[in-house]
Amino acid sequence: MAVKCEDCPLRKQPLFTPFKTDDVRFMQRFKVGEMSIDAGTPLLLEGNSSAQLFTVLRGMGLRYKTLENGDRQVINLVYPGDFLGLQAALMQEMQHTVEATTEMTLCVFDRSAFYDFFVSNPSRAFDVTWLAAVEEHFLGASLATVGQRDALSAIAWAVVTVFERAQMVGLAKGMTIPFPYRQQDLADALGLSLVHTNKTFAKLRERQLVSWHDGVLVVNDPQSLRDIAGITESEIRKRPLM
Amino acid sequence: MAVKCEDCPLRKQPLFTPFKTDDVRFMQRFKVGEMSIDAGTPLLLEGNSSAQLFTVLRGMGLRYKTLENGDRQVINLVYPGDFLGLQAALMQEMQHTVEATTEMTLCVFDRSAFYDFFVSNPSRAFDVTWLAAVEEHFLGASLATVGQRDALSAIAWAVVTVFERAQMVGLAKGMTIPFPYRQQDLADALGLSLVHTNKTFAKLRERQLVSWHDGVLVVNDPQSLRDIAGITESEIRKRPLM
DNA sequence: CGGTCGATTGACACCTTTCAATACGGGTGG
DNA sequence: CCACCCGTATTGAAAGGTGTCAATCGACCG
Repeated sequence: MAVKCEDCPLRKQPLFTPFKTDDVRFMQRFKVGEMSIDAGTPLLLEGNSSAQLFTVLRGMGLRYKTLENGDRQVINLVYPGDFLGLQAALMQEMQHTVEATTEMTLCVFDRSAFYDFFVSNPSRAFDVTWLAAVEEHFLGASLATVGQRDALSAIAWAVVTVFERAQMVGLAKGMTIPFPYRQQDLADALGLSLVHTNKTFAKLRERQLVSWHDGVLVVNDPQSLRDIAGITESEIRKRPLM
Repeated sequence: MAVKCEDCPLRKQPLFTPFKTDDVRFMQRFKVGEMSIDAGTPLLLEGNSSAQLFTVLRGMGLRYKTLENGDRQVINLVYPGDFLGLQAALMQEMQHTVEATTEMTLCVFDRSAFYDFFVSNPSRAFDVTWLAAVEEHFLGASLATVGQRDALSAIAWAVVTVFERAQMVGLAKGMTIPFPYRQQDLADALGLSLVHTNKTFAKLRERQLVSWHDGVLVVNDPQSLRDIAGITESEIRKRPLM
């Protein structure tokens, strides 16, 4: 049975800006269904268009681009509350692939209603733009990491950022968060080789700052990690939930 | 004397999606003035908010973030037609600095009218979102370059992309485009050191693929550069003009 | 003419990649 | 039940791309 927007467990998470009662009803009308996909399944394919828009209700995933030579750049990690398919709705096609890393449940919205959206609810239209701006901000931060930080501080940055993000959507239990990715995924996100990612992460582990086993990440010393990364303020920005 | 939107020279450039007559009038009403700034001047400052939004009418610039340790990541280059200040209008403050590299002329819009914008003109609101999505796409492409390409193909990618972008806004004269940046700017955009950028660019020059002197870039062999960069399709996307 | 800024080069250190091999757990077929 | 295979994590060693340090050069400027 599909979750009603009214009962959406995400709305109360601190990452998201408050919902107006009207907006809840509006989104409920816009929501055409719910969908589950298995771990490892692609949801949106680079170069394809999509008839739907999605909001992640449960589960985690990856966005990535594939280069001509086969190299892969992970654009970012996909968490509950993320709104997927906006690019395909605006430009003709997706510029990257979105793939489920764990089993995933998604709210489905009809793309053909997307423009009406702007006409009938300016407030929500504004929120969509806000979302795009938040995404842009985060990509800028990632670019700065990949471009300027060395491997140790890049990994420290990633750990801290992922941890804060998970906290904001209620996935953290104390200092522990789910992190169902492979080291190769982290390497491809930071522009590092798998081997070097492994060895560099091991340094942080040896210093007792963080550990990572069986899809679970434990952050023992966030402040030291921030120091290593040279982080002054959080990259996480509040955002609307669609 | 300020340029009337009706007479805007940018509108006819191939980069931009067609304007509806109504939109021209609407933007004219929204435009509160014009502004010129000198080369080397910051326009929007990281961490600050802004009471205005701008569209670049003439001139070129840079967006960049500064890290705690002083390193600088150039987010992208600013060309005529770019819409600036959206982040500050949506989130509380700018996440990066925008600086004029050449003398620059800007159309000025009042930020306080920005929300009304969404209420009174859904079509233009949609366009703002489109713009944000285009920006996001480009940042993803940049991230892939910085993360996955080696120095030679990264620089080749930058040259080709910059060249195509300049062509699309009518700045190219044959194979020549204005490129008023320093090698340090290019280095900071690609996450490379100045010295290595210089030596690597020299390789492309020795192969007669490109030259760059006195703020002018000459692209002799775009196809070879694309091959080196491993570019399959252009990163440039048509976009609305604000 | 001294001073500054950007481009260019050479030498060298070192961070990161690549190549290879081992280890470990889960799944599968005999 | 066990041998075998596969994906992932881990390590060691060597090669190589990139960064850092330093010095030179040319153009511009007060």
